[in-house]
Amino acid sequence: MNKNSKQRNLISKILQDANCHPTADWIYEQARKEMPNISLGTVYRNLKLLQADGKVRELAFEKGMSRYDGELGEHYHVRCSECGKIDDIHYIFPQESLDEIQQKTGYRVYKQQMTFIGICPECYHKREHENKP
Amino acid sequence: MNKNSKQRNLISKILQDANCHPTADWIYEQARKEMPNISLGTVYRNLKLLQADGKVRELAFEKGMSRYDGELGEHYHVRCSECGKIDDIHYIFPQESLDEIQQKTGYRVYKQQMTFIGICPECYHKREHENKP
DNA sequence: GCTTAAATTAGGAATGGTTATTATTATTGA
DNA sequence: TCAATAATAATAACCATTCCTAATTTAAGC
Repeated sequence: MNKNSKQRNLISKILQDANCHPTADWIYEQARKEMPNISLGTVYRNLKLLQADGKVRELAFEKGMSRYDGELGEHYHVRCSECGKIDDIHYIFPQESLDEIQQKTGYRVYKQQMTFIGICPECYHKREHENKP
Repeated sequence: MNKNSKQRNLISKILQDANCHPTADWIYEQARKEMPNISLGTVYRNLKLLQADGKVRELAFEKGMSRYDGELGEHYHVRCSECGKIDDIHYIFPQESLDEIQQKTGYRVYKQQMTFIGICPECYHKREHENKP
């Protein structure tokens, strides 16, 4: 049912190559370098399609713009509250804890979203420098 | 610096009494029952102020509308993917795991956001009924 | 390789949650 | 009581995202 399109392939490639967790706008800017006429609506529509196909995950843990993640394996995120950078964490939540939560709440849990907020090493060092007189 | 206001007190009270995790719009509707002339902008502004004072927490784990939480103690959330209901989890993330994450990533983590997505008991039972012929 | 139906696109208008603006009203300290 | 300052209602503006439409691409059947 889905037909091929240069635009979608480009967007997909940009996401795979990005080692950040970009916003739709960032993807749009990158795409324009190769296809100056691509429209922002096309970026959004294709991100939706890729999501439906399970090729992209949308991260909505911030206010404002959504971020998109091309890495599909189960993983969590750390976000720096100073610079906004987002890194991956390949930590696995213990099954016993999940069982405990299911028992306590009665919910059938099938997905977890975990975000840790902190200060990344770069910002931490920058901060230390600034504090010195 | 902050002056008292009937509107802010009302909004604060509504949040304390709510056992859900309401949207700004829901709070606005409740407030209008007592103050028909209150404006939505006032609700948003006061939610911001209460947040700045640490009396309210904003939950942004969904697309669309933000939700607000008057419960300040450290806790996490389960969300039902069928009906959208949000419940609290009073689970404490193990310190060892946090240490591990700090070591792996280099971040100084000071906050965690955890959301579990699943099916609540009510929706689960409803579903079972529907599947029966 | 054509033809044609269906999907996709660019561009722009519309949507919806949130924030900003402004003239007016409420609060509080002197 | 009287200013100084903060808060308000109403409404306009904002901005990320979605929707709409006519034109273009894609791909399947011939």
